[in-house]
Amino acid sequence: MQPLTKTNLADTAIAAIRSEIVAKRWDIGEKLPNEATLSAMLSVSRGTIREAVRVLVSQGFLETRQGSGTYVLSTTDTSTPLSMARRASLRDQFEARCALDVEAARLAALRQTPEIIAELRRLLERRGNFEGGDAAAFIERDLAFHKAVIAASGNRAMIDIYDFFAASITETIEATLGAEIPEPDMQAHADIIDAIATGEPAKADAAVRRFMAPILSALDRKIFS
Amino acid sequence: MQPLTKTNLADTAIAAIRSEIVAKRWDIGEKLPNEATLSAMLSVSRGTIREAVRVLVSQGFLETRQGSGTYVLSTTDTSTPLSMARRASLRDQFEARCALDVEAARLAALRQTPEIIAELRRLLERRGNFEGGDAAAFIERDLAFHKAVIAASGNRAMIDIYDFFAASITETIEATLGAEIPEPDMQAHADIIDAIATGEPAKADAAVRRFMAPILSALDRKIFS
DNA sequence: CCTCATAAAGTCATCGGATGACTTTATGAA
DNA sequence: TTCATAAAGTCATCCGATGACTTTATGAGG
Repeated sequence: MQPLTKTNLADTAIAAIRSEIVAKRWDIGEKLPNEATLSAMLSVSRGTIREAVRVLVSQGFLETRQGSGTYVLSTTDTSTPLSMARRASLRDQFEARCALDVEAARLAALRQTPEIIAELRRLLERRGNFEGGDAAAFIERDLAFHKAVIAASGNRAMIDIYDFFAASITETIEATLGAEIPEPDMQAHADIIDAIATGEPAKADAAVRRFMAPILSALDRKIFS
Repeated sequence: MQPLTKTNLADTAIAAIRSEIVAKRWDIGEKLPNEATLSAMLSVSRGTIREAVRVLVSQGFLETRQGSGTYVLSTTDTSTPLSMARRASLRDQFEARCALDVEAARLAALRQTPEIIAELRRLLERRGNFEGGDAAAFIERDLAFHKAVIAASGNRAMIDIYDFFAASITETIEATLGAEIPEPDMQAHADIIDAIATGEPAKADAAVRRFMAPILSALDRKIFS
């Protein structure tokens, strides 16, 4: 639903086909009518149908097989919930990130190796402290460290979710310049690595919570639009 | 990067244009070359370019204005990481869900009210136990309870992320019929509510972890494709 | 010189047709 | 019945043309 925008045929076709899919007009694995038929059904050209189908393919609803046809892959809309999560308040986003950070640190403690610990220390060294200068570059180095912690969990889903939030949080932080949000020092970061290195999930858990606590309480005091 | 799939020109064009966008060849708000020029640049037809551009529009990278041109809306990739998360292994997905469940229960404990607790008990009662019959309906009732726990956290972002996974996990469970994954009993569910009701995050945390432990270890023993 | 209606140019939107590549099904000989 | 081959069906890609809309250039009138 695109409010207040002029209709264009391709978007209309996308909406029409998608609504038929979620209404389960065709079940998963079933074949859609061919492009010429869809074109006739919606009274639009075949090129427009192709644009619509390709969008639905990119959204995971359909799959096209050359020479065979177009098939339904999923009948549930999965892209919208996440785009909504990106519009959640900054505090909600941080809480969600905190959940990931804690669990990732726990898993990292279970799956850590000397190489991984060494890499984390190297990234923390590279990050350094922020002493003026290029804020964007510092945020990038900071993010690289935290991503590495998540990656140490070995959990693909968590890595992807974190990337999702990182992109939007980076934008927000660059905008607000982070003056109101306390940045944990090197020691707090190092504590996380040390806790993971012990191999005890509970210690890793606690270290991350100590790390996040001041940030979250700062966000609680702040007002967001 | 789509491994092992045959190349098709439109996907190649999508990747090529997107990579130029994220590389900031054009800044936000800037206009791309017109369709004919892009067509010549990539040596593909204008129709193929249009398909690629429309996909990038649907992903929030571009915006087209009839009569004017095609403009960059965002240079950061936000939609692809999550679609990848959906293709993560079932164990990874459950671990990520566990992270959300634990943190949500902690927050719910902090923000609980008698009304919320009562609602949770009501949903658990409605869920009941699975004693044969309509599996899909039971999964729906079970999911409704767990979603309510997440909702009790009051965290919008977590709710959305959970919905994202719930859709894909429901499909998977319906397919595998869940025989190999142990389903916690009513008592384990009730323990979570009781722990949240105490208002102590640590107890809620522990209750959820006790709840998830058997599922995760079952998944660890299982082999997934 | 400035204003502003109008013309011209530029660009996306949509259409129709045509050819190639690939898959599935039908065919027919062994 | 088996299996190579032909035929039909379908998506992939290209080309050309027209319409709709926006932006820019133009030039007359003040």
